[in-house]
Amino acid sequence: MGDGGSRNRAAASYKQRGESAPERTPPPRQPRRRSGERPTKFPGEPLLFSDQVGTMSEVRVRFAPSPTGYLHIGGVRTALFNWLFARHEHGKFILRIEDTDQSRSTEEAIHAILDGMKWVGLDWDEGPFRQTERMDLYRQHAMKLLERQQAYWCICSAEELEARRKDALAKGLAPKYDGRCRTRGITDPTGEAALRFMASQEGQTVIEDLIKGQVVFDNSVVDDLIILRSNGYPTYNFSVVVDDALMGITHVIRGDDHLTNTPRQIPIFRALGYAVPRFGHLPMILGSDKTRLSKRHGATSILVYRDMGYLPEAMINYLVRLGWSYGDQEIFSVAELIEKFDFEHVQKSSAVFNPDKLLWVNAEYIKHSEPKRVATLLIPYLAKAGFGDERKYKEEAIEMELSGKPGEWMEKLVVAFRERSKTLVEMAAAAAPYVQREIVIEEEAAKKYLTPSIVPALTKLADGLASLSEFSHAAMEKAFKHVLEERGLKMGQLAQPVRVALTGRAASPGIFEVMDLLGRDRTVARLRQGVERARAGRP
RNA sequence: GUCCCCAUCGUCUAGCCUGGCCUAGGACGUCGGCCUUUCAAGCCGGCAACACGGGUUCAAAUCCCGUUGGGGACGCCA
Repeated sequence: MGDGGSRNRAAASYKQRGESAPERTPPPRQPRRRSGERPTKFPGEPLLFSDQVGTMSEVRVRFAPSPTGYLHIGGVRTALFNWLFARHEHGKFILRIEDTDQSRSTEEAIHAILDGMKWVGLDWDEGPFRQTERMDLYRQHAMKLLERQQAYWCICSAEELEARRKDALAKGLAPKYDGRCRTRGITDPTGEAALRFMASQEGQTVIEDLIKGQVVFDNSVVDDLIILRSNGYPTYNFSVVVDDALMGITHVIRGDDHLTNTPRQIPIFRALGYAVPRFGHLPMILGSDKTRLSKRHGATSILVYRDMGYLPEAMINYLVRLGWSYGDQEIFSVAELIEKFDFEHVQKSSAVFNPDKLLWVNAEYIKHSEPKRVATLLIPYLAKAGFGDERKYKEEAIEMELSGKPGEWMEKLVVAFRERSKTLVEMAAAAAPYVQREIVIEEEAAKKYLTPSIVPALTKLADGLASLSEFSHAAMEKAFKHVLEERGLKMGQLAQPVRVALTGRAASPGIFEVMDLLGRDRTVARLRQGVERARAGRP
């Protein structure tokens, strides 16, 4: 395992921080800032240490997606761990959109990110900030470095650079910038020029990572990276540092694909005179073939999971267990997660995304959540399945339930199906015979169960149910038993034909539950229709 | 190629720091059974892992070294 000990040292020192005085007397919580509010102003000059921003030792973390695509599983998990940590520490969770890549960022992606975050319930305290609105800040800081001779102009063209890189790679050499503009002393470039950070080649950069433990890099592996493109836009490694510093970020929690960026960023924090935050690098999520998660595994937009009928809380629960654990516990409420989350139990190795387990977690939530909650969530799926707005298919009473707030009937529906639905989409499909006025009887089922021999029993049952003084569970059961005895049938012999007549299907919730959901009128009517069908059927 | 990270059932993981309680625990999936008005759900049980090789030690999944394997980074992407 190589470095287990040092990881634990890091964890231990983190723990001490966590248990220090401010933890016991958390600063009063500021009212949550809603998205869309004006960004908080951060001092640009003079340069301050990040500890001076906000309450001393308040935890400040951020999620910083780039709007070049949708928000996927991996992004949500990174956001989640940041959010959980912030909430656990009574700190702040900041949302920042890293849109400095003009050519690839889209408005649409920003909206998708925001919608995704809202759907899973990860609310942010500050932001969303957009880096393109903070250009002056990056340029000011870049110029500061230029003045201090910690940055220099580079006139190598992108094409030249690319060619040299390929060449080096082909020769088996490290493809790093050779620093040829470093000593050119260009003070006032006339043509296209990029600004490079002058990175020391001496010594080492040591990271005490919250998750990985101590990681050491020789500074000689880091080259002079470009901080300002020739178009004047900052590059990622520069804008993150400026923003993390100005926003007072205390803990940078991100995917471990950023681990090797850390030794590039730390010297920039130092050159700028800012405190270096703590880092925590989360293991990646892989697809079933153990390669990086991509479209074919599940790196589709998180909102696709909503459309597939997953509950946001199930999503959160599944994702948090991908890399974090609390003994043998599998199911956690969000409140519990906030209470229990820590970095000591975050796995160091990558995890494979397992759709089967996600489905199981979702089923658990469907089974154990308040029926009212599930019913509320279910309504849009019923609507999407076509039961929401086609008046002719619905009974009046049910229409009320479907139109807005779910009532008793919807809750009963949920209770009837929560143990047989793994997603809300499944539940909506299963609910069809109960919300429709007319049902379609499956051919197979009719052939097997609606035969002439069952006609007398079915007729008797319909009559019996029709004459009941009250349509209670006990009463209908009594009527049912009566027919059973009279006709000398076993439960299954009558229940199946009844089930098919009532729902059109050979599988359903308990037969009395079905009758209860349908109500007396529809139950009797469908039984009579079933009788007709059975009469015409083959023995 | 160079640098960095990682390594317990098919998958997610507990255990590792503080070696013995591990004949390695739980969960998903899978297989078998029970229950049963169908379908589910539930319950019971089975299969299934410490990557390999060296050390250290009375004792190693746990500590050390190496090997192998996997992943990541090396952009005027983020």
